[in-house]
Amino acid sequence: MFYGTYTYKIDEKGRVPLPPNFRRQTKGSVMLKRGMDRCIEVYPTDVWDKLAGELAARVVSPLKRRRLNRIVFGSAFNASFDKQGRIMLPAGLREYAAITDVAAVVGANDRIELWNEKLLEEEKTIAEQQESQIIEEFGV
Amino acid sequence: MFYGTYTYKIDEKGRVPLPPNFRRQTKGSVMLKRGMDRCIEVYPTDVWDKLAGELAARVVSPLKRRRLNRIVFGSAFNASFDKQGRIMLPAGLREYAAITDVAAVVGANDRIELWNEKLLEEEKTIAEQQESQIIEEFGV
DNA sequence: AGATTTGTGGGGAAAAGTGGGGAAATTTGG
DNA sequence: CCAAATTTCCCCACTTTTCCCCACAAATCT
Repeated sequence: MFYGTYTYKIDEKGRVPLPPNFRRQTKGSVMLKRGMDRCIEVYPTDVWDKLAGELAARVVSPLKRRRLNRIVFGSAFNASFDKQGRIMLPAGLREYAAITDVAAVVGANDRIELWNEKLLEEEKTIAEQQESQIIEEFGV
Repeated sequence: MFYGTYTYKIDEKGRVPLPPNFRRQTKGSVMLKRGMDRCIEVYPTDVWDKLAGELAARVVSPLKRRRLNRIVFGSAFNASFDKQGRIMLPAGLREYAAITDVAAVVGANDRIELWNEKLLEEEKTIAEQQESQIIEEFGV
């Protein structure tokens, strides 16, 4: 389970550390993917494999499956940690998420997300407004 | 069950003791989370695990689930007690709750809350005014 | 009163965050 | 197809933060 929000600098080489907590829950490498919400999604390889399997099983229409496969797998990268616990962010993903010099690393239960700090703030504001009734109801 | 209100200093390293009562009801570590009401919520790990499990089961819409995961898990931290019964408060949570040099520790049934003293006073005033009918209705 | 628990403060070792060098690999251009 | 330029990957080094231990005074309990 991933939780917590951390802020890290990105060096000129495009490297970002992940929190030690998160590293220990992965086995040396992770899968990166363009997120739905202007962020970069990061999965441990085993979670990724499970998602990939479910994807194939869930979508029945061949055309839809081809397209979904293109989007999901076409935007995916494998990234492995260096000795300092950093991964390299592909330029394309970084641009998509508007991550330049600082990245917010968010543990979101089964996945990790990398955000531009400002965009994350906006997203959380919107989410809190829209979901406050769920949160209230849920009691957390 | 947590009850009572205690006031503790926060040292320069950002550490706060929890009352011995409360410590004994946890197993060495707790989960911290940004509360809805400008406070820090503290859960025993078993309570937290139960909440987290229910969360995933309850929300069906993918977007809503992503957002709720961000809010709930993204603001959560694990904190374990040192030999003196203190936990470290992450800077982000401390700022959110406006806790600087003193913290009010409130036992609130199944959870513990950490407050800025003044904010807690205001909250209690408002709560008593607004919720007096609730207290009358449900109160003992 | 004496012993134990509790609140508060710090010191020091270990870990984590940050930055860069240089060899290997890949890409680019002639 | 080869050489130059760029990128990637694997080290190393330094600074800051965190974590774990000890210390001591005040309060509490027996």
